[in-house]
Amino acid sequence: MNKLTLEKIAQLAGVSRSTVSRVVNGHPSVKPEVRRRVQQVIDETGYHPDPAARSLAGQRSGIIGLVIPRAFQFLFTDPYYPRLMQGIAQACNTHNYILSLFLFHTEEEEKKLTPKLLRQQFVDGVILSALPTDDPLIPQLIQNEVPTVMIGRPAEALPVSYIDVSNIDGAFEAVSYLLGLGANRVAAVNGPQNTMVGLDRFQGYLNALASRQIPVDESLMVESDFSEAGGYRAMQQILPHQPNAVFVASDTMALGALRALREAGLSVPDDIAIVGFDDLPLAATADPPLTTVRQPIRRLGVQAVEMLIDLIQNGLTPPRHFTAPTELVIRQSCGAKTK
Amino acid sequence: MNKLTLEKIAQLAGVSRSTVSRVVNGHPSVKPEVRRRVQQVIDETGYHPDPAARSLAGQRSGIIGLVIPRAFQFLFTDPYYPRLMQGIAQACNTHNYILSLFLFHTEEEEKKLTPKLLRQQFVDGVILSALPTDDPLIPQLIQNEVPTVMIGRPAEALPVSYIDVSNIDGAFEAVSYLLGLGANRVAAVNGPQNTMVGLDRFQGYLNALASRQIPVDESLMVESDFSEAGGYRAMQQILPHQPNAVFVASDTMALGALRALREAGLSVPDDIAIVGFDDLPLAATADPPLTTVRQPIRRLGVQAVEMLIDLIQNGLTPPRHFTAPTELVIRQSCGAKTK
DNA sequence: CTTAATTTTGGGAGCGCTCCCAAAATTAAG
DNA sequence: CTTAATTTTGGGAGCGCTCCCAAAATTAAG
Repeated sequence: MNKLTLEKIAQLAGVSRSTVSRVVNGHPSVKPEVRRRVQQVIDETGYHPDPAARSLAGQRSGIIGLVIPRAFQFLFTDPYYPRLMQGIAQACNTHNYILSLFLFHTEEEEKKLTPKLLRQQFVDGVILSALPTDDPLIPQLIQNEVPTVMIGRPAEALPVSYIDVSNIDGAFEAVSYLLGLGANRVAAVNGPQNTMVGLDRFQGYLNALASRQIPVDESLMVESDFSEAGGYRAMQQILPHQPNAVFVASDTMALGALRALREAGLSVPDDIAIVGFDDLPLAATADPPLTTVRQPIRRLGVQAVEMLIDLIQNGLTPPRHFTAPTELVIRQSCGAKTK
Repeated sequence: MNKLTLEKIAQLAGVSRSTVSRVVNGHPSVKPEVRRRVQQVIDETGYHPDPAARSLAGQRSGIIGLVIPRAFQFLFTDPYYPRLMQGIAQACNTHNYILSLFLFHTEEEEKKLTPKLLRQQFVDGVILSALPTDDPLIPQLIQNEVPTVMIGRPAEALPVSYIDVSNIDGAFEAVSYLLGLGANRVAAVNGPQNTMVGLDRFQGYLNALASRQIPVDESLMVESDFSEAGGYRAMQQILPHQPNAVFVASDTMALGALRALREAGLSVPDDIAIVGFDDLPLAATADPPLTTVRQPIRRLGVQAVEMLIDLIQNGLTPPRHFTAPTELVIRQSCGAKTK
């Protein structure tokens, strides 16, 4: 089986290279009858254009890069990421892009691979998963005019596109729910305060307290790192200050918090109510099933890709923004199922 | 900033295109002094060769494809995959390959993307994560002579390279441990029996029973699907038949089994002992901490990549095989910590 | 039927590399 | 110092496409 090229297909169909190219790329100006004939030859031979040649000649690679920063590498095993990737991969498939994964573990790796991202030689666009607010990659991408979509809004008002979820509102709703249930000492296990997700969910917590004129108690707030172990430690730290409810900024941390409570011999929800954030599958199977704030993770992945393609095709300005709503999912970790 | 090319670097360094190419590719026959001069220009300008041009001229893409089959898409959120990907990504980074993810959700997607995998146009090689034993992709890859490494050995003795873990021995050790603890009714929650992992771990279970002349009780064996919900259902199904220990073929399923036991009001390990398989992080934080069979998932990812690169560089024959050992990690789900 | 406008087609140039071979430079041998 | 062997260098050809423009074919207008 010798390699098929445009030229060969052209010969077989009795047309020129250019015409075959037009058919392959769905260019309009081809006589319908010719298009049919060419398409038939393509189907029969199973021809597929060489992506490398395409990239070189067309100055586009057809590849989207998903970047997971070094800082949160340890979180990559959180089920959040696979879910996000499923959405991203699915959208890539339907829009004929290839998904490429950039997982940085060390600073050298980051140094080595960053240039591949910055020159559009390799990827047509980049999706950045939640970064520390001061990550240097963002300004670099902006400066090099690489089409970029951030997952989670940036700290400052940078000219960059992003998708996000309404973290502040979601946290507000969750904490308000706890307060409405009668809890008067609601603790917070927060995400890293150098990320917008962490900051925003904390802000929602504060807003909820403020809206009911409840004074802030510093001893009930602990910054953690979105990991199970982090949630566990944070909960242990809070426990002596006698909370009767706790808002945990991620389901995975909530699992850790539940473990700390179990070890302390406390019963959920009788002794203490708990709300998570994310609604990962593990929330539903936790003991007790976790009341949590749902964010449409997979959907977010799909929309990130679609936004990115929009940027690639129609230019970077103005930056696009999209914020998905969250939804409080009530299970059994706060008491009676009915509100 | 106009684009840098080999030619431009050559001009700046006062040498020819070819010489720069040799320096970039580490080709030996360059005078040391010239090499130094050229390297300096490259460093100063920040030149990086265009990957598309390289692919086209060199007939290699520098991309490794990781394929997750449609059949197990629902398992992709299992922490096993991120861990595996971390290993794969890390090895790709150190060996200067780019990792590309192929996640198929529907049959059409599979149809559409398979050709990209089969012609070496797009990827230099493919890593296949655990497939159903009858997946048609394997023979196709073999026939097209695409460098391929399977994660998990194939069903028949196909001429294909793979890495695996000693599933049979690992399961044997786990079940023997349960038997040694005095359990006389050891149940098995198995993985899908159309996968080698599922079959092998079950085989290890059977071997352990056989080695102690314990009769096989069909009512104590249930085939499941490696999911939490699957483990839960399987455990419920087994419970009426009064097992006093259970070997569960994955940690995630073990979590489901624990949930079923908790709901049934049974205490672990007092009423029933349980062993998992994988040693995911969640095993250590389960309630009670799960005794399980450790497989070095991340390491496996690294080795898959290195094996694949070996195939790419040195040819497909003979197929390479590697089987990593497993290790029983004793925690508290089977009773006293000491064996 | 002729000419102009429009649609469709073909082929040259070029994308930025690698590969290969011949030429030039250098080193070793006599 | 001359010639042969070896190392190093340069440039042509080609990888398989896209892009663009000019030419050919077709259709519309008068």
